[in-house]
Amino acid sequence: MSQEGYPSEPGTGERIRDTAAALFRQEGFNGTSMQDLATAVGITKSSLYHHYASKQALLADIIASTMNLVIPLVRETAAATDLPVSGRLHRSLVLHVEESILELDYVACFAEEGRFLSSDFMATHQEKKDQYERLFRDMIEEGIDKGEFLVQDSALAAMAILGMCDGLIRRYRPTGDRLPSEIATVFADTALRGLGQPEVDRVAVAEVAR
Amino acid sequence: MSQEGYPSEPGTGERIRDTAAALFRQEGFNGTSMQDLATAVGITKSSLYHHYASKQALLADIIASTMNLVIPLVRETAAATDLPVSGRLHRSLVLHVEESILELDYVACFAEEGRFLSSDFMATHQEKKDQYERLFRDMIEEGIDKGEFLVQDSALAAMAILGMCDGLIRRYRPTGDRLPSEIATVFADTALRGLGQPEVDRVAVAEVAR
DNA sequence: ATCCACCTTCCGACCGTTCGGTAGACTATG
DNA sequence: CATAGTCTACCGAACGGTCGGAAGGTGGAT
Repeated sequence: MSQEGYPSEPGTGERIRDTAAALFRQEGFNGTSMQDLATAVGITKSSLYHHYASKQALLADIIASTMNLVIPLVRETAAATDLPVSGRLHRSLVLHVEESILELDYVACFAEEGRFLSSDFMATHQEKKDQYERLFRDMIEEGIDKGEFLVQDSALAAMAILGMCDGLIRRYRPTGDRLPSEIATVFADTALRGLGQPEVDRVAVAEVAR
Repeated sequence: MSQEGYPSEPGTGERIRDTAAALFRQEGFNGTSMQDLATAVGITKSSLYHHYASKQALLADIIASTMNLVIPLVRETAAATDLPVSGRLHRSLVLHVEESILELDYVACFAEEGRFLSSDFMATHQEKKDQYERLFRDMIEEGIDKGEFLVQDSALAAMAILGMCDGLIRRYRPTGDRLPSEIATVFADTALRGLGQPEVDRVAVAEVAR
């Protein structure tokens, strides 16, 4: 019997999910067949249905698990309302980008393939997605209200910044010469400057970063 | 015989291309069947093959026509090397975003669905895409070298800015309350500030804007 | 007579999904 | 200790349907 040890090999269900996330990112949800997936995992197509009720359910699980991982992370950061909003936003962006690079396949599925969910799964997905993006938009709005940013249209600004992060996910190819945390910091700096904070407030940022 | 008149109704080939671009953007290339397309156009599936040799050729044509429209536009702007690079980059971004909003379906296909081209079409596509993106990256690099920007990594900066534009294309939904040119200006301003130009140089920008 | 734009018909391949069945491991009962 | 029941994980085969695409015909305009 397996010892439930920490570095034990992952179960088949997890391997299916990981492989599916990778394939969905590379080939797209509609460009990946269940046969493709089964072959990549090393089992038969029909065996997939022992672990997941449908292709849709598989995608939904990938996306939901990504959200459940990343929403609490940002929510906690965004909720520290005693700190300056620019610092909280910066920290949230760093977390988001770091997690995006670390779990590239999963975050890419959330960002790019979520729109292919059928209507029964779409409701939950849209809700969580709105919830997550509102965390960022609310911070931007607060920053505008408090006069910390130059931009005026929070919807447009959120579109720009979240789009920037989406773009990274799509274009990023792992190379050894840059740490995820470095990239995340550069991106967050760029975003904050873009909002109109003339120079990134290092004190405020450091304060939030624990 | 048709007079080649300006407001004459478009030929079937064009209608197919326009409809396909819209469907490919909304449902994805692999999520759109030739039957879907034929129904939307109002002809039979087989009739499509009278105008296009294959589904791949159709997508390739959509993408190529987008590039042939937008590359000269930006190339001309980027080539005015007597003007400050920040102004040229700003102007190029405005053009890119404006065109993206005006030809949303086509630009979206270029940005999102190009990766589904088969290898025979991919070579040409990748070349043009690289060529286009290099226009922006070279300007960013030049700005860094001349000390106009704070950022240091041109590859990362290009990823951020082009990703921002991609994000707009994906997230933008037409609403009456903002003109494309307004949105484009806000985006270009945000991008330039993000690069570290402390305040957008209105003189330089106006100079380039004809 | 030719050609174009469109049609009907059809094809083999592949799609997501279901079903019936099997091998092995665990558990409870005697 | 044997045995019967149950569970998990997997498989081969097949389902109805749809896919991209080919072949060949029809009717109108030139």
